[in-house]
Amino acid sequence: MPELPEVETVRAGLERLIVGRIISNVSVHDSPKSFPNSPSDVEQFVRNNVVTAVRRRAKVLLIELSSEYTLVTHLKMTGQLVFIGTERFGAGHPNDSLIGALPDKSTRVSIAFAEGSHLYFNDQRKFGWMKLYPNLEVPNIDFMKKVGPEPLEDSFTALEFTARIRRRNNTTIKAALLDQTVLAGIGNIYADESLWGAKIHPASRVRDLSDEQLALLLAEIKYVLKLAIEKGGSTDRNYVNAEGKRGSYIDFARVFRREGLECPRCGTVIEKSKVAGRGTHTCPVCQVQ
DNA sequence: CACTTGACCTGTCCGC
DNA sequence: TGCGGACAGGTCAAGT
Repeated sequence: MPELPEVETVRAGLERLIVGRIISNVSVHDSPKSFPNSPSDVEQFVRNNVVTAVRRRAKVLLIELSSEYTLVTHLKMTGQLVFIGTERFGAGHPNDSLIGALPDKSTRVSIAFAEGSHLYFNDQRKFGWMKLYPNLEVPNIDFMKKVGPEPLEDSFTALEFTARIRRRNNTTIKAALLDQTVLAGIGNIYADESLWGAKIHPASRVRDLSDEQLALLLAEIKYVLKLAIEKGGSTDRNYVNAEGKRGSYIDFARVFRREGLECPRCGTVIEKSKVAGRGTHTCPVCQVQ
């Protein structure tokens, strides 16, 4: 569920909330994929270090430390990174928060800061992870080597998009968009939303789409991702930002999770099906295969 | 090699 | 009310 806009929203929040803070302690609870590092590495390269920057690449968050090591985090489906300050009611507003008092039973990693605040990595389904890498090793992580370009970079043009997506000419356009080696950051929500915007059926074969259709699709991808970042991402079930608050893009969604409701463009009832193994939302009139 | 499917997990919802 | 099963969907390994 956290896709590019959600991870970017968390990144921006963490940049504001934790850069400059000193980590005093790290504890890991029932998160087998997190911290395969030796305890002495955590002691030496995390404890008593300052957070120097919070970056994002694709759906991966990079929390950089003064030790020249990075806490690399993937939220996968149900991961959250929530900062709780020292003020008494710092957990979030009751109307827009999904979380209660932290830590709770989904908390996998607790990071304590020197002045008493905390960062909690929560992950109900335990698919996510947080690992420590030397800065120089981060580009060598398998995922980082394979992942495609950032779609919101101005330098990412329709020409490059078309060339990359045609490497998957024999599959469906939805499978191609979800392939992180083609381009970074699209997941199920924004695949459906941008395909609706471009009036392309998700089950269309890439080879059957014209360059013009693909150029329009890239424009819709950029539009949808930017709008979603503005709205603080989509809270479908679990996602919250670094302050424990929901995103509001889902209120602006045109097809995602709107099966049975009317298409905002033509009024036809939106359908739900399965494409590329994922729940897929389409307008049967606007999006002809 | 290109592509698809299943596994990893837990909580929620639906039908009986 | 309880219970089994389907479903949620990011990524990688395994299978076709």
